[in-house]
Amino acid sequence: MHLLLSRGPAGVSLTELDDSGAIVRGPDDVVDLAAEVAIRERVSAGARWVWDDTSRWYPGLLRAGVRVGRCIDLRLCRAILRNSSLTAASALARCARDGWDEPTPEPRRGGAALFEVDEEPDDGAMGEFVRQQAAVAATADPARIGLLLAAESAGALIAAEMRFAGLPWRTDVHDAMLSDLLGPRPAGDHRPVKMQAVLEAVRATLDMPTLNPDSPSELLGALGRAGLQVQSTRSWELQSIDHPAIRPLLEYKKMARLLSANGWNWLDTNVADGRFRPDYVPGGVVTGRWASKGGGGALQLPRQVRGAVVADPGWKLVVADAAQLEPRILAALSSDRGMVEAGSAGDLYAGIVASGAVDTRAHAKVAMLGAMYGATSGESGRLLPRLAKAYPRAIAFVEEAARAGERGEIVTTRLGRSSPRGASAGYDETATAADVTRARAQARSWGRFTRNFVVQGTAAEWALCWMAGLRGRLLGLGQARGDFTSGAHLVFFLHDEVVVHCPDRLAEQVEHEVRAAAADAGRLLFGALPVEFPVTVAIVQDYGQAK
DNA sequence: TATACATGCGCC
DNA sequence: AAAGGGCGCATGTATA
Repeated sequence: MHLLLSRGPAGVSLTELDDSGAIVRGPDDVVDLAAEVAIRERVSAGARWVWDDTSRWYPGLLRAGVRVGRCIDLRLCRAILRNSSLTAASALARCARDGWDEPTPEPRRGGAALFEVDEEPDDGAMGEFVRQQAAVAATADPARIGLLLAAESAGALIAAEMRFAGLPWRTDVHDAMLSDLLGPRPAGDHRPVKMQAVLEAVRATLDMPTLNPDSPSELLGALGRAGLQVQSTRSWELQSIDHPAIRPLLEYKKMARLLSANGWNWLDTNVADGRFRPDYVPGGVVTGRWASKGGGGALQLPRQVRGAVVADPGWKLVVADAAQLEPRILAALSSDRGMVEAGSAGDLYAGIVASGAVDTRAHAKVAMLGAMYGATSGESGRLLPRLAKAYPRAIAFVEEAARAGERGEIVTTRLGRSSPRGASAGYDETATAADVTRARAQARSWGRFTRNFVVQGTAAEWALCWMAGLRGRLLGLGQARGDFTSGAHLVFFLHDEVVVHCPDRLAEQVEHEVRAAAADAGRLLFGALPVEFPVTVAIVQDYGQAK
């Protein structure tokens, strides 16, 4: 059953549809949205809400204490169906771009709006839902892209719920870490004392009392005058230099990064009431990964500050990481039995070493990363032929994805998300040698993108299925729906890692559900193929204790 | 003064 | 050791 919510000039209306998409009832005006949704969630078990944009409907429902089980996010689904090779012949994919192709409008600030953004684009949610259902139904295997649409939509629910619940954050712990490393919080925009001391050491060593190390060009000049031949001021390049200024300089850079990215200003801006509430953007990356905006860089949370993520008293954090997700995804995508086998004992990289393909775990790792990213030189590039010999199907799979990109073709993930079409840099008989070189370099660059797209994108699909399944399992652990204060719930997501906040007594159960959901996700994507997705789980008091 | 771009670095 | 995929943000610098 589908329950379609629509917002028009006259207010909110609800239409009930059966599984074929036929209207069973409505549209009916909705007076009290939260109450209506809450009732339907109780009465119509398993119903799927259909709405234009989860980020516009769901936060309000959550604030009213209402959670929903399942939904279809028409805007996110449009983006997938518009581009997918599986639906390329559909009316939806061929229609002119319209409001459904636009990103979520920025929320209106207070006062009169210049234009109305609360209404749905164009011909309404019903029209779009029908178009989407037709596009899915016309594919050879509707369940495949159907799963992707469901998972993407579940992700939107989860993103809203994680923002609502928030990641538990101890401001006092964070402040103590900063004070310890940098010195106490200074007044105004002065540098903290420990940081200032390190800076003075740099200045003294270089004999430049007014050096501003935050200016790359100034720093580059200063290092040059000190006789240091460097192309840039990047830390990794400086590391290899033997000079008394380097150690304090690297130390300063580390401190400056912490201060500017996750210092007191970050705390003031992003943590309130003991919670960090990131602004996730499901589907925000072309590959299907999530992005984040504002909200303090949720997907770049440095390990350095994770100790400030502390479970509430009587609660635990269950931190779960899908081990070597992308290589395992590649093994499954390519049905490379050898690579699947290498991962079956636990550590995929150790398995590769055991097969004799390479001699150390570090080599296995760098070679695999190179294969998935398209490395051509360096250690990674040198090891690639050995990997190709041991795992021909896996390597052929990414090579073919790369060649397709170089030819200007699109590639598609396991469930049906397709890459954008690259800008083809063609050349004709008037092209100079430099033009040809440039065009080929651009083609190879796009090939590296499509090579990685199939792996990263399918890994993102696996992660969505994992998280969606876990969410359902956590909802079944017995807490009252809509209550984030008594039951296990997701609080953080980072591509292949999730954090669940739960009462002490539920932690072991949560660990079990996390692993079970991972196994489910593997079966959903790859069916009977015996590929395993082991999960590393840590039950901890603070996030810093994990890994 | 506002905006756009480059650099550097954090995450996967 | 620093090549190869995807991001976001703070800061400095250049340009309008």
